[in-house]
Amino acid sequence: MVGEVTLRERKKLRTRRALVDAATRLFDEKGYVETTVAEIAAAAEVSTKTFFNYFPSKEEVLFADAEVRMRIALRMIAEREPGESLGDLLLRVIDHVLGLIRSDALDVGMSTAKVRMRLVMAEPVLQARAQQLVMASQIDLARAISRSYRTIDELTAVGVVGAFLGAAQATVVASLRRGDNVEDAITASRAAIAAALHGLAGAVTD
Amino acid sequence: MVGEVTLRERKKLRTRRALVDAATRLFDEKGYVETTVAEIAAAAEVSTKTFFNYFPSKEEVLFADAEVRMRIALRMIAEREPGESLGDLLLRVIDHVLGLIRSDALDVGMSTAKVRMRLVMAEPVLQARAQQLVMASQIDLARAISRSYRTIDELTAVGVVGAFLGAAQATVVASLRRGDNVEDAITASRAAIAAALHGLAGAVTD
DNA sequence: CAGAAAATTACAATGGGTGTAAAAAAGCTG
DNA sequence: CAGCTTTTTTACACCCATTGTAATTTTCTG
Repeated sequence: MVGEVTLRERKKLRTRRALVDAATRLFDEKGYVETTVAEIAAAAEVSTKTFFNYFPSKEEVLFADAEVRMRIALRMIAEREPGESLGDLLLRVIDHVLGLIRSDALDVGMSTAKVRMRLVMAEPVLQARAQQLVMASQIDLARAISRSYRTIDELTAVGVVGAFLGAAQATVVASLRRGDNVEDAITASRAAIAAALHGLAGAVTD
Repeated sequence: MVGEVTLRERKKLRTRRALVDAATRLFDEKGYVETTVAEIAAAAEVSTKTFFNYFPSKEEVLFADAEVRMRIALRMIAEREPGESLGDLLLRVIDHVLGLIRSDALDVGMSTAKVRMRLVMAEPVLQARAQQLVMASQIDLARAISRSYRTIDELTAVGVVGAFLGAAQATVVASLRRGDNVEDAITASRAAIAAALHGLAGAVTD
């Protein structure tokens, strides 16, 4: 009765993965808009309705592992070394998450991370959803931070996190959009974060 | 032939405004999701298809004046006092835009800005679209900045803008979400920007 | 006023998403 | 294993956003 991995659960996981894989492959081959949910379901050998039993919308199938990353980030914050400054901590967290993305480590199946990155960049709907996720994560991160650092209230934490992620996100997007590869984009992003860390005040007069 | 304000143009403007007004009113009364495009069109006395001739999607009708604000911001950057630091300039721009939002000054008709703010906060789709607009604006702003300040390249500018707007946006959202009124949210947002300005590095150790 | 150009319309179709109730699969109990 | 319960899947029917097309109306111009 304990630690059971019932047949049901295994089947559900398999179906879920089949849907994610089929979707990613089809999106990659024919494009996001051109692929219909019906096709994804067919490729995964389930009914269309079943797709929506697993994912609330067509987009969501692409963000299946985002929450995993978020959980990791939250844990890093909760378990930080006492004495580590907020700046250092955030830098560490962002680095780690970027590393995960880059290395595909979390990937459900094959190397879908690059495909997803490309798709998210290309499709406005997906980009919007991604940004929404980032925003949601900011609030969670801020809460975790203000729990970890007693001296900082949640709203301030939100501001700090927003600045960091804002810099990181904007830089990544801009960099990718102008044709840089993922590595370069991440490098640029780190530079932007470092800049934010040291303050934007003095930044540039004529 | 010159400077004509043709009947056609006047009519188009009137139709456009009728659509925006009808949409805002209906969204306010019955909620965004519950209102159908058909109803909006009917209220504005045009066909459904005509709605889509004016706005590419249901959401867009709510962001009708976003580009106006953006144009103003871009102009402020282009026409800055030589010698003004980037930090000061951005602070000034953000203040001004927030002021516009707060004062409803740009509003097409009645005082729809608050309604819109509430709707955007409440509806995930709208929030996503708003963030997308912010992201797009960041890239434009960055371009304007790197044209105005020769010493700063576009990617760096994107990072700086991203940090500022990221802090501002996250704070506003978090503040509103916890029930603050618009004034308080804006105040909090300004504080966050100031913090980002002075650098997040030293920020908080145990 | 006639005819060109632009805008609006009706109409039909596609596809995402939801609700419902029936059928199929899996788990449980004796 | 037989029968019963719960979960999952399915078929089906529906709503609505969005798009394309072609006909119709309105505005403009000479």
